[in-house]
Parts: sequence; structure tokens; C-alpha cells
Amino acid sequence: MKKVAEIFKALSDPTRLRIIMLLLENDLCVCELMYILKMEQSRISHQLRFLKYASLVEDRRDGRWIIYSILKEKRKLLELILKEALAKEFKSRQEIKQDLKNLQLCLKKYMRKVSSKI
Amino acid sequence: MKKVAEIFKALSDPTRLRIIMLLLENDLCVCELMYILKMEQSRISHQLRFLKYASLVEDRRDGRWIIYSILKEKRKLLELILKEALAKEFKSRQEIKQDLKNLQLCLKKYMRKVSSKI
DNA sequence: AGAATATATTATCATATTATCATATAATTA
DNA sequence: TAATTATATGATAATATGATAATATATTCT
Repeated sequence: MKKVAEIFKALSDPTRLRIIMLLLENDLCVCELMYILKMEQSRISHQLRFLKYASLVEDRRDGRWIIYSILKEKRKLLELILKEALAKEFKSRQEIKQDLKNLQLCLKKYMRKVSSKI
Repeated sequence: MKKVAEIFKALSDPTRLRIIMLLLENDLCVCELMYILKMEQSRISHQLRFLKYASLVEDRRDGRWIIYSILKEKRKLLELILKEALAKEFKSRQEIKQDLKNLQLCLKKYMRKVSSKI
């Protein structure tokens, strides 16, 4: 039961929720998340570590970037919970819409090939 | 986004999860929850208040009992998240099975008509 | 009205969480 | 190899949380 509770704990912070919603769309490195969320590096790194220990995301190195992605075996679960169960609550959240817009901007900019400075 | 995170926060504690799983089966008063979960009164009251403020449960008075139930507009959401999304994780949890057994025992005993002393 | 029952509330303590700052590490580039 | 870039980690402080004990309130029963 504790294990189940811990999945929810991982989802119980607004920053982590935003990160997961973004990762469900695209694998992203820390500097891209910084760009999208307008948050400082250590804050994002810490939350990513939390998600990693909760076995919701994994990381891989690509040159000097570390790319985070949703753990394959958790994707379905997360999509069901976040996109289906909470569809209504999410649709009304301007924040999520804006994050997804920024994600598109970010992807167009080939973020990983330029600077990560905010 | 904070609102959504708070739904998950409400689900991120083992005691609250157990309470919600039980309330999804039956409306229950505090003393019944005490009997089923073998926990002391103030602990259960506190967690119920948490769930109430998170707008997941509501309460009504019935004589000297206060009966808790899942908020009607949240039932579907909770069933989807807990029973569908997490079906696998839950089925393997002995604790939940035992809680549900105790719930049946409790209902047979007409708990609300006898004592609430543990 | 007084006792018993059921529950809520308040205070307290220990622990957990979050954000931030400073520092460390690893890869790349000049 | 030194500087730069990208990220991780550790320490700290502020705040939140969870458990418990003590007390308060509301209902019912005698």
C-alpha cells in the first residue's frame, strides 16, 4: 500500500506534475525543462531525482545533456491517470496549456544545440 | 495545477488510501473505520478532515454518528484511478484484501448499533 | 440533568518536503 | 589543458505533514 501511495506522492507536487505532463509529450533534458518551466536548474534536478527514485522516469546521457523520459512500463498508467481520469481538471488549467506551448517553442529552437541559460 | 496536485496529495498517504478504498465500497462512520483499520479515533478523524478539505469525501450526521462518503462528483474519478489504473498493484496488496474482509465483518455486526470501543 | 457515546479540535513533537545556495562532476570546446 | 556548459549533489532553512495526547462538543440514554 505504501508503494501505491508513493506513486501518488510523486504526482502530488505541481512542479513534478508539470514535468510529467511534458515528458509524456517529449523526452527532454534539464535545460529544456528550465526553459519551459522558467525554473532554476537545481530545483528541476531535484524534482527529477524524486521522479527517478519513484521509478516514473529514467535518464540517459547524450553528449553533455542528460535526457529524461517516462519509464516505458509506467507510461500507460500515467496516461490513464493524468490524461483520462483528470482530463476535465487539466483542460481548464491555463498553466498546462502554456507549458505545452512553450514545449513546442522549445522544440523548434533545437534547445539542445544552443545555450541553456535562462 | 495546484488543485490537481492536491488530489494526489490526498491519495499519497497509506491510511487515507485505505480509507478511500473502504468508502468506495460503503459509507462508513468513524467508529467503523476505527474497527476496520484498528487505529485510534483522532488519527482517523484527522485524515478524514484532510480528505474532506481535499473535496474527496463529505459527511452527514446520523444520530450520534457522522457518516463519511465519497463525494458524488469524485467517485468516478477515484474509481478510475484506484480501481482501474492501479488494479494490478492493488490486487497484490494483502492489506487491502484484509481491510475489505474486515469491512464485511463490520457490516455484519451492525457496528453503528453497538460500541465503538476498540 | 448527568452519564455515556461518538466525534472534532487543539497543541505538540518528530519527521518530511521544498526551494535555494554553494559546490562538485562530467563532457565539450577553444 | 583551461574554460565553458550541463547537470548532480549536499547543506540549510522554512514550511508541511502525521501521530499522539488531551480536551471540547454534540447526541443519546437513564
